[in-house]
Parts: sequence; structure tokens; C-alpha cells
Amino acid sequence: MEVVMVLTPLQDDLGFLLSRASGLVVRATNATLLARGLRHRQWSVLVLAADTEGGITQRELAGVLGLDPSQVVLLVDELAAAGLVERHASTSDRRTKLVAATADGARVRAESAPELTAATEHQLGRLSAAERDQLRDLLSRITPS
Amino acid sequence: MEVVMVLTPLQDDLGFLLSRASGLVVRATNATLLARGLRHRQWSVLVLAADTEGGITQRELAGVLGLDPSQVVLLVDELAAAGLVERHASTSDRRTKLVAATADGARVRAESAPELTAATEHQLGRLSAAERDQLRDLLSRITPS
DNA sequence: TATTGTTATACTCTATAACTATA
DNA sequence: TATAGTTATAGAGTATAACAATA
Repeated sequence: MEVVMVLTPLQDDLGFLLSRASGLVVRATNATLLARGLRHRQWSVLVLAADTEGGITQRELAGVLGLDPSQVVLLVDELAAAGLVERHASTSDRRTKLVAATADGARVRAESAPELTAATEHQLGRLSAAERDQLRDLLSRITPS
Repeated sequence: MEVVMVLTPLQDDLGFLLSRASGLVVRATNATLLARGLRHRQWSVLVLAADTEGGITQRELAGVLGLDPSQVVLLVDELAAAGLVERHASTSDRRTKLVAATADGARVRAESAPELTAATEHQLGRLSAAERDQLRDLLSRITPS
């Protein structure tokens, strides 16, 4: 005997489910970052800048984030204008600029992390800790990186 | 003994992983739908219109898709202009419009489904069938619906 | 010649407010 | 008074092309 439950069409469409879930979590993230004048794309740049020893090049940022380098320019511009990151010239290649967090940026990065965790808690609350680990693992394997 | 592998910061950030994976799959979806003049948002509307017996109201579409009703108007407009869906007046409530697929729309929906599956195959190829089911289950439980 | 960062532009997506017609 | 759909608008996100400086 086979039991089939169809809630709605699209429930088996991984593309739809991904974009739907992503939208929910990104929205919650943006709402939380609003108090700091940031949005989720700038947040991810800040995290990489703060957590990468010696800074990260814009090309690397583009690769990790899956963005075009031209988009990274604007994101870094905004973070730099807010005083959260700085562009340092690379010593080995004068074309390359290393994006590193300022002290202020590192503080914002550290302070916001738990707030963001709490914010997405509402969306992910139905999943156990083990299931979230599972989800992290599955999603990591979809992205190239 | 504990083994910790840090590939890059953000790899433990479910918000980032969701938006990154979503971006990849949506991009592949859009590329596939380009031949039909559609994009992923119109596709999801078409699927719901085609698969819901008797049509679906725009309010219901907005709810399932997580969009504002005003955005649904435009998506339905575009699909209607392409001759893929029609708005039918509801018999019980004259405010309500039921969006249903035309014969042409049903054909496009049926023909495109396997193409889209093949297209996302490239992104999801690293996951086994069982893992995809697992992912579907986890993602379904994040969305309210 | 190829690569890093940059500028510019167009289009899509997201978020809101205000309006109409029906209920 | 509330709900379904619509119009309008602004801002954020995505996609490309072309360019200067450097390798």
C-alpha cells in the first residue's frame, strides 16, 4: 500500500523550495541587519573580510559569493563608506586589493552574529539541531566553492 | 578527538547557504526557461495554475509563492499575454479571479518539467536521490505554507 | 595577452502605499 | 469594514559590456 500526500504542486520542486526558503531567511536577516544599516549581501562580505586572515581579494569574494566582480565593488564601497572595511594594497600584486575589516567592522561582525542566529531561529525552529546540520551539509554540497 | 574542517567562513551560515544554492538553481532554471520566454517566477505560477483543479485565485498564488498580491498581478499578466493562462471569473465571488492554464499552457508545463529536472541535475548531481528527498523534506518544513 | 578592479547600463525582483470593486 | 485585485513607484539584486592599470 502506498500513501501519497500532495500538499501543493511545487512541493517536489527543489528549485522552488530553495528560492522560497531562501527568501524567508534572507528577509529575516535583512530585518535584523536593518538596525546596523546593512543587508544580507553586505553582511556576507563583512564576515569574509573579518574572518580571513590578512584580508580577502575582491576576486575571491566574487568567487565565494557567486557574484560578478563588478557587484563586489559596490558592496565593498558601501561597507568602506560605513567604515566597516578597508581596501589595502597587496604587496605582491598592485592590481589586487585586500579587503579587511576595520576594528569597528570586526565588532559589528561579532555582535551581529548571535542576533542573526536568533532571527533565523524563527524560520528554522521546526528543524532540530541535527536536522540543521544535515541541511548545512546538503546545501554545502550544492554550491561549487 | 574532534576534527573540525573550516572551508570558508559562511559555510555554517544557513542563510548564506540557502541564498547561494537558490541562486545557482534559479539561474539554471531561468537559462532553461529562456527558450520558452519564461523565468522561474512565471514558471511557478504556471505550474500552480495548471495543476490546481478549477484554477487558483491570485490570493492563493500570493500565499503559496510568498509574494505580495501586487506582484502576482504582473506575473499573471505576462503569462496571460503569452496565452499560457487565463483569468476566469469566480461564480461565487465576483472579486475573485481564478487563474487557470490554457491548453497551450498545460502543454508548456508538461514539456518543460523534464527539461528543468535535467537542468538542475547539474547542480544537484552530487546529491543522491535519497539525499534530495531529505533536502526536499527539510526545506518543506522551513516554509510556512 | 590575461587578470584585477572599475564604471555604466538595463533588466528583474522586492517592498509599500494607495486605489476600485465587491463582500 | 474587510477582502481580492490592481496601479504606481522606489529601491535592491542580477547580468553584461567595456575600460584602465597591472601582470
